[in-house]
Amino acid sequence: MMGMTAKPRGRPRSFDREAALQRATEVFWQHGYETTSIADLTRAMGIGAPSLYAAFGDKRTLFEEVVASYVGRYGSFVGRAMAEEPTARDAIARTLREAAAEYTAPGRPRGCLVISAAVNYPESSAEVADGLCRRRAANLRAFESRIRFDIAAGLLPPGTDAAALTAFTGAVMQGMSQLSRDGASREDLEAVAETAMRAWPGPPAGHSPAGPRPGDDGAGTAGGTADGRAEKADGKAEKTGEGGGKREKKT
Amino acid sequence: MMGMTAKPRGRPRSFDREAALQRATEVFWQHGYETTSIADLTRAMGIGAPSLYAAFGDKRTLFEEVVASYVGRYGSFVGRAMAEEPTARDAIARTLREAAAEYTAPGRPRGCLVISAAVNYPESSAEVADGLCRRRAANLRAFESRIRFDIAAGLLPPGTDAAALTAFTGAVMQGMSQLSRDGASREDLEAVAETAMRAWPGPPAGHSPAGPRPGDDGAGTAGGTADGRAEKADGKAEKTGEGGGKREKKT
DNA sequence: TTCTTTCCCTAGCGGTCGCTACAGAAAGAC
DNA sequence: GTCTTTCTGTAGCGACCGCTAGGGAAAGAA
Repeated sequence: MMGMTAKPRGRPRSFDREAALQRATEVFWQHGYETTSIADLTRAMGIGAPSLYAAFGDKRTLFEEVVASYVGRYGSFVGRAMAEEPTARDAIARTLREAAAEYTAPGRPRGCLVISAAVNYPESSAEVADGLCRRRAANLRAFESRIRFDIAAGLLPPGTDAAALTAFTGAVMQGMSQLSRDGASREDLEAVAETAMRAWPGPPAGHSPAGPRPGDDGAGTAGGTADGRAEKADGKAEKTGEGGGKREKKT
Repeated sequence: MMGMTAKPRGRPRSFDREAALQRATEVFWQHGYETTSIADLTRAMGIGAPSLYAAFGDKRTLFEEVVASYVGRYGSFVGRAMAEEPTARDAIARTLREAAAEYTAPGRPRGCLVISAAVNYPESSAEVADGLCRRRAANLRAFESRIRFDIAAGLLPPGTDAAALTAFTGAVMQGMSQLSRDGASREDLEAVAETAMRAWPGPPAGHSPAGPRPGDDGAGTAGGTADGRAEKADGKAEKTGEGGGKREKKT
């Protein structure tokens, strides 16, 4: 990769492209793709519309860059849990536990952008919604292959229904994202995660605790972070005025 | 005023108001509130915009009537399960099992309108989203009071965390709705429901199976001897072989 | 300086949004 | 028939949508 940044010739950009992308991420995260207007974006990013189009292309291209940035910055915890934990059970337990914190982190919109940014959309935005749907499906595939690996390795009972466990995990994660948007607290979501793990099958009788770990079979990488950026946004995203939308919990 | 419909004076309406409301329900169900336009509605309802405004008021009023109609028509299974099942566990197991069928019923939009119709919205539609959020919260409150009743009645262990079980149930239901929108089949969702019930606590040791039921003041609903206990969620649900209506699953 | 390149801002394009004024059409009441 | 009432279709309101032309401003290169 010889992509050294050549010295720009003309007038340099007068705003921080990365910061503007971060602001755009928050707006899309909060309101979704279709229900965010260019005016909303330019207001949040502090730039004019022509600057936005020159720097990021059209609305859809900007959204795709936002999603890629989001996945690397806020979604990497899933891939890390999958890579670092010794068993599928440990990996998913940690994923759910950390999701409880991520989905309710103060100073950011609630929930998961990949889950919630295109639930409602007109026909004209079907392709955008489809892209997010594929990312969710890739996550589920990563879960499932991890579970199947543990079944084959004897870490889970042979009769374990990998597809059912995968769908269940996906439902719990998406449900946690939605609950957080409705105002559920971090403790609420941690209770959901803990309760969900009670549905997990125990290890088969007479298992040997040390087993091989699933490495890289080229299958879908969890969390979409193919590049494996280890940066994690821990809870202090510098106070962007509002943060999440609803924060009071409906009684 | 004994509710006799007074004979209308002028020119009668030339379309079926109930059928038009049903069409509007499907459009809002599919695309959500903000991302459905008046033109989408008039096209689906087969009427002109002035007829729509004369019969239903503005867009928001129409949506509220749509939600009320939807809840009565498609959301009643939750209340029925809560009222007819002898225990909270049975009620929620049945709710989840029936949700698997409702959320994937052929010929209708997937998932639940109350859950998904206002996930994405601009500030201007915050009140509409808030209304749906309150309905979801009311559902959770009904779940929780039902669970607390069973704890008090000795049908659940005294240490049962009612709030955790409620949040977990809500997360699973919302997650099932989302998964169905992503193309999950009825069987997928039934597996989710069955797996979720494995997280449910068993009855306390040495319980007495006969107990009063909540919301059952004198009006004995059918056959309520508390014989059905813990095996509701174990048996495979009946495979109603609905053949068609296949929706392609994103891969 | 002068030229070239690139950025930023003003203004506005065509299109769609939710919504409605207006006039004709269709019914009951007389 | 004529009058009154109400519905229906056309046509269009002001506002906003995503997006962009065009001119001046600000940088490096000559």
